[in-house]
Amino acid sequence: MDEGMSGFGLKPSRCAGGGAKCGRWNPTNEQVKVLTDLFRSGLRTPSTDQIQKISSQLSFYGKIESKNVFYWFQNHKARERQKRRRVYVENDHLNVAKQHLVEVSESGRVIETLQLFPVNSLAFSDQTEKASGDEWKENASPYTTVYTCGTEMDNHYYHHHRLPSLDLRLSFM
Amino acid sequence: MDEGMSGFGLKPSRCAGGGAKCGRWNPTNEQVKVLTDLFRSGLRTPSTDQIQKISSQLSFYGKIESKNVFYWFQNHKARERQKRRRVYVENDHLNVAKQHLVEVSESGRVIETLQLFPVNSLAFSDQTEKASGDEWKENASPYTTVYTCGTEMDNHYYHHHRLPSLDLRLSFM
DNA sequence: GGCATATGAATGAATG
DNA sequence: CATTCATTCATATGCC
Repeated sequence: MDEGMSGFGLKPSRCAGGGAKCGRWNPTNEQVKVLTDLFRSGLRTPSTDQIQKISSQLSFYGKIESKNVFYWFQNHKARERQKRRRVYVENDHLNVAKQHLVEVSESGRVIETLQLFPVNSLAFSDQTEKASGDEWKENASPYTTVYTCGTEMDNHYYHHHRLPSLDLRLSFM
Repeated sequence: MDEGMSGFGLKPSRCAGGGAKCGRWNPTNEQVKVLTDLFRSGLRTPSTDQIQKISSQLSFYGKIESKNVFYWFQNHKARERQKRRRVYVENDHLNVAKQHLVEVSESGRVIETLQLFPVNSLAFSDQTEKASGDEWKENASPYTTVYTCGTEMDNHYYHHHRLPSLDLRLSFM
């Protein structure tokens, strides 16, 4: 779910690979993949230098600018953190449902007197990870990929591009 | 028609109350009611804490996650705004009376009796955004106007960036 | 059974 | 780094 609709290989992408006019960057699957892998490898806040390089590399797969890379990392990091922050409270309904004797009288206007905020600190362990069908947590499936030129691209379309080695890891060291 | 919906009453919601399996959250009527009331009472963008609490409370009525609450407010606000904007554009200045009707909600803000934030909450009152649509953020950003599809406008994001410290030992690898 | 609408979910792009 | 806005994708549901 994280990678868009990974269920099917293609996202609608009105202008990802096709290169139509669009106001905002629409990353290619390959681009997303590389970025994700970089992120998973531990890269969180790339320097300007790194951003440039990554951007250059990714331009092989489609139109991209440095700022896109920049924003991507910003967003990804922020959202991962945000998720983490929200997920762990999820299974806390234990202590909450307890004091919930608020009746729901469906008589129109009603009783919002229900105390929405129980006051107490919701104690929890941040270990609630693999709860029931929860899904707002991504990650998992750690694997390391070494990028080799055009894994699943039709290189001949871009043969004029002469992309250097795609092993980004080496480039950054 | 907005909040009310055409065929209101009870929504079939095959997995809200019934509790079937579904990929995406389907709010219970009670959940929607509470959320809507919160919204109507002026809450537009709840903080993370508030989101968690609301979510916890709402979990009483059925399965729910924090992100659902988060998205709900995001969407609700966005769509309210979108709708209003649409109205404005639709009839430039023809049916002025009509758009006033639509617009009541914000400044009206009915602080009913509902006492939603007893003690725990920290300053939510300023969350209400600006009441009347005064100035729309037309710009306020020097770069935005200069875009011109240039590939080199990346300046704007590293003004707070320190120089690549030459020794960025990335944690990965 | 498609089409329309409503709405949950996601994410790019900013801004503070 | 967090928070927010805008736009879009995806799907549920209702109507014809």
